Amino acid sequence: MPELSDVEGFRRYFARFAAGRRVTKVRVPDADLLRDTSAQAIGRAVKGKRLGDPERHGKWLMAPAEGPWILMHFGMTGRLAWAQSDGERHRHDRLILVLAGGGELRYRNMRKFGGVWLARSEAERESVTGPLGPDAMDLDRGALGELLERRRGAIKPTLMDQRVLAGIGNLLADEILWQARINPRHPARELGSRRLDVLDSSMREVLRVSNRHGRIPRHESWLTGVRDDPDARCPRCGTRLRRDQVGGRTTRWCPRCQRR
DNA sequence: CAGGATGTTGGGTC
DNA sequence: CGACCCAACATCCT
Repeated sequence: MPELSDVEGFRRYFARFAAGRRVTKVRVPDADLLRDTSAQAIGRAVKGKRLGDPERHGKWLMAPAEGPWILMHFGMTGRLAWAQSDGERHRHDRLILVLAGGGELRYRNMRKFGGVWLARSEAERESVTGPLGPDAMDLDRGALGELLERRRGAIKPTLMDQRVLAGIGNLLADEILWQARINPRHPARELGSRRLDVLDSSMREVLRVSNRHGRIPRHESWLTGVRDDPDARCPRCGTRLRRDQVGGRTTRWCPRCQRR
C-alpha cells in the first residue's frame, strides 16, 4: 500500500520505536533488498550508531545513523514491524535492526519492489531517490498551480509523477480527484482557477485525514472504501463507478461527478 | 490457471 | 526533452 500516508505512518513508527536508540546488530535474512550495499557493509556502517529522527520525502523514508543514512522504499507491499528480539521471524523480514535495550525494527516486504539503500551524503541520497519534486504535503495552491501549468499530460499521471510532486500513488490520486470531482484525464495545465482551488483543498484534506490514519481510510463515504467492489457505486451520487486504465494504471472514477 | 495488485525503472517510440 | 507505452521485477490473492 505504501504511498505518502502509509510512509508517514512508518515514519512515526520508526520515530516511536527506534529513534534515539543504538543499533547493536544488523541482521539480513534476505540481501536481495539491499540495493546499493551488502549485509557486511550496512552492518559496518550502522552497528554501534544511534538512530535519529527519520525524515520522509514522498514515499521515501530516510533515517540518520550518526553519519550514514538508511533509505527505505516500500514498493507495493513493504512495511515496518517492531518485534521482540526473540520474536518469531516473519518470512518476509529482509532487514533487521537489533536495538540496545531490547527489541528490533524489521523492514518487511513480501514482494521485492523497493528496498534499502545506504547513503553517506546529501548527494548520495539524491542519487538514490532520483529527482523528486516537492513533497505533496508541502504544497500550497500557488506552488501546485505552478507545477501543473508546466505539464502537458493528463492530471492523474501528473499527480503520480514523483519528479513533479512526491508522494502521491494510485489510490491517493484516485481519491483526491474523486473528492475534487476532476476527471483523471483532464489536462493538467487546463484546470483553471476554480478546479485548481478544489484540487488543492481536496489534496490537503485527503492527505490530512490519511496521514492521521497512516493509510487512506477505508471509509464508505470515500472512494477508497468501495473501489475494490466490482459493482461499486459512487458514495456521493450512486452512479456505477468506472474502471479503466489511465497512464497505465487502474483508475476508479465516477462518470457523473467527474465529467470532462 | 489466468489475471491483477498499492511502485519504480529502463527501453523504445513519436 | 517530454509524453506515452510496455515489460520487468516477486509474490500473493481472487
